[in-house]
Amino acid sequence: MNDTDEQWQAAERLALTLTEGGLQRMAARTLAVFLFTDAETVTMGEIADRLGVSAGSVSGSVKSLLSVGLIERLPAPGSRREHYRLRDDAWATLFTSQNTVVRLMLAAAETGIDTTTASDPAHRRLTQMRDFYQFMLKEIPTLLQRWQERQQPLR
Amino acid sequence: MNDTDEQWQAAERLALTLTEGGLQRMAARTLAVFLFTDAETVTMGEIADRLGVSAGSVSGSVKSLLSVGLIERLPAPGSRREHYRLRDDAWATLFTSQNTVVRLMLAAAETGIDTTTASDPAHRRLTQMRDFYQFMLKEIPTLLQRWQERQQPLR
DNA sequence: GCGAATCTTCAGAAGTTTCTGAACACTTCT
DNA sequence: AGAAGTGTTCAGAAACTTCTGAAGATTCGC
Repeated sequence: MNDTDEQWQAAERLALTLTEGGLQRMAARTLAVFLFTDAETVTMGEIADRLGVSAGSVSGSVKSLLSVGLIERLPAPGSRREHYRLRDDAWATLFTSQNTVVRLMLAAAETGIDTTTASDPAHRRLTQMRDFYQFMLKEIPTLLQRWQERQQPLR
Repeated sequence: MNDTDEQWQAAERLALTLTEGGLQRMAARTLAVFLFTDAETVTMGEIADRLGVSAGSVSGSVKSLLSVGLIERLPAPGSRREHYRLRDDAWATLFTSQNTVVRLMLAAAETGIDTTTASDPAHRRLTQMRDFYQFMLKEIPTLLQRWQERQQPLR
């Protein structure tokens, strides 16, 4: 990996930002490697070297990135090492994972509404909350669909 | 505050969900009090009683909720205690705070692009990332605006 | 089937975040 | 101006999260 200092810094800074976005620290650094590598695919060993961390850490973060669908394991080309790469729809996937939170918020609001009577001010507040997240839950898939459509012609 | 066990549980569960969404634990529990209280406004003392935590904790979380615009301090009606309440646009505000992360991601991608040449695979990946977040940054305000418009006639 | 390379798991160390409690500061009332 | 009620700050305690390193499991080539 022939990256410059500048590139390494940019990668680490991007990793910090990803952390803000909800990823764990190690998973974020690993994802940054996937983004910045000049190879098409990466192995766990390369990630560990690049970040200077233990194989155990890499194993854990690769597993979590796989489970949320940000990276994919490639059909092994006869090598002993597994090869991985960033998925094309990684960013949409990352964004969509917030959908889960929206869904939970909606459910929480509905539960709350059930515990209150219509005259309780809490009832009004919770209804407002529910309406908002209901709206979002409906709109976010539409938004992502528009993104996909916009991407299609460019491929 | 005459809430039932059921209500208390719903509030605590909602607080946990808010934590998933990025709020700190104590701030999330405090926000849940604002949602579930049967009063129009709340004081710090009431929050501390309700949650069974120290005044110091409440002071900190109220401060942070104020700073992100989820609650507001009311013009004190001659009382010694300050009164606070949930803002009407709290949910839109909470959602918008993710905008900040989007903006940071966009900036990180752009920095990365600057450190790569067009032939580097990293260049392609970073460009894809940039395009996605650029799209989102443009669309989210539109989305929230549509929400506001939908709310208008209902008031 | 054996040995070497790679990957996984997990207990404990290290680091980080969060909460408390006590001291201090401010406000209001008398 | 003093007293009582509130709010703020901060050092340290407690709780939680994350990383490592070593042992075990798996896979591949011979």
